[in-house]
Amino acid sequence: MGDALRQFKSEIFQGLAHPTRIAIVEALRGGELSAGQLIERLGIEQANASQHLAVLRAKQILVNRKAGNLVYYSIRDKALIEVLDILRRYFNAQLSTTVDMLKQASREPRRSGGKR
Amino acid sequence: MGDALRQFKSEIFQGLAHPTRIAIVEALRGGELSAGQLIERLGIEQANASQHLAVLRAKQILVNRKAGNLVYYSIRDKALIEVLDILRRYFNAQLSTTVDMLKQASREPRRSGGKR
DNA sequence: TGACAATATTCGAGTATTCGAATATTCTAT
DNA sequence: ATAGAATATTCGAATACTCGAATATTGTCA
Repeated sequence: MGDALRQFKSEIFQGLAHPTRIAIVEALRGGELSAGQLIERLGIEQANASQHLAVLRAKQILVNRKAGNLVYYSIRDKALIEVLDILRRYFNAQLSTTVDMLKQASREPRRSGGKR
Repeated sequence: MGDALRQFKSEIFQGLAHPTRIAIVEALRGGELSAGQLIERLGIEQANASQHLAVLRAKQILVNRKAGNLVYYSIRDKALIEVLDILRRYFNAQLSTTVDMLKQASREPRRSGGKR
C-alpha cells in the first residue's frame, strides 16, 4: 500500500482521536446538526467546538452546508457509521475484560505485578 | 454514552493515528509476526518499532506472545480487521475525490505550527 | 447602513508525541 | 558465568495538539 494512502488513513484516525470529536461524530449519527446545536448538546466552548469541527472537516470526516446564518454539519460517508457500529461491539467486548481486570485489581493489594 | 467509554474509544483511534502503526497492524493481518520480522518488513529503526509496538500494546490493539528470545505480536480482536476492511472501501471511495489533495499535500512541506 | 447573532480563526501557554541514540533487559547457548 | 542476539526503555530535542480568550468573518434584519 502506498505511503500517501497510509498517511491519509492515519489522518482519518487522528481525526477521531479525541473524545470531543468522537462525541461530535456520534451526535451526527442521526443526521445533520448545526454548529450551535452541537455546542448545546455537547456542552462545550464555542471556539473549541469550531476548532474540532475544523479538524473533522480537514480530515474529510464531515461536510458542511451553509443555510443563512447557520452551518449544518453531517458525516460525509456512511461507511464511517458502519465503522462506529463495529467499534461499539469491539468496545463492549473489550470493556467486559477490562472491567474484570479492574475488579481484580481493586480486590488485590497493590503489589509489583507478579504472577501467581 | 459514558465519558470513560468515549475516552477509551479515542485512545484506540489514537493508537492507529500514525502511519507506522497502521503499517504494523496491516502487516499482522495475515497472522502473528515477531518484532524482528516486522522491523525487517517495514524497514524501520528497532527502537522506533519497539516504541510503536508499546503504544499498540498499551491501547490493547495488539497482544504479544514470548517464544524464547522472540516476541510475537498479533491483533487482539478480529473486529479491528473488519474495521480495516471497511476503511479500505472507504478510502478507495474517497480517493477519487481526494487524489488531487494528496498530490498537493505530498508535494508541499508540512507547516502547521511553524515558527512565529 | 448599523447592530446583532452564528461561526471561524488567531494567539500563546501548557501538554503530549515522535524520533534516534544510548542503554537496559531477557533469553539462549556454550 | 559470559557472550551475544532480540527486544524494551530512557533521554532530550523537535514537532504537534489542545484549550480559552480575544478577535475576525459572515449573514440577517430593521
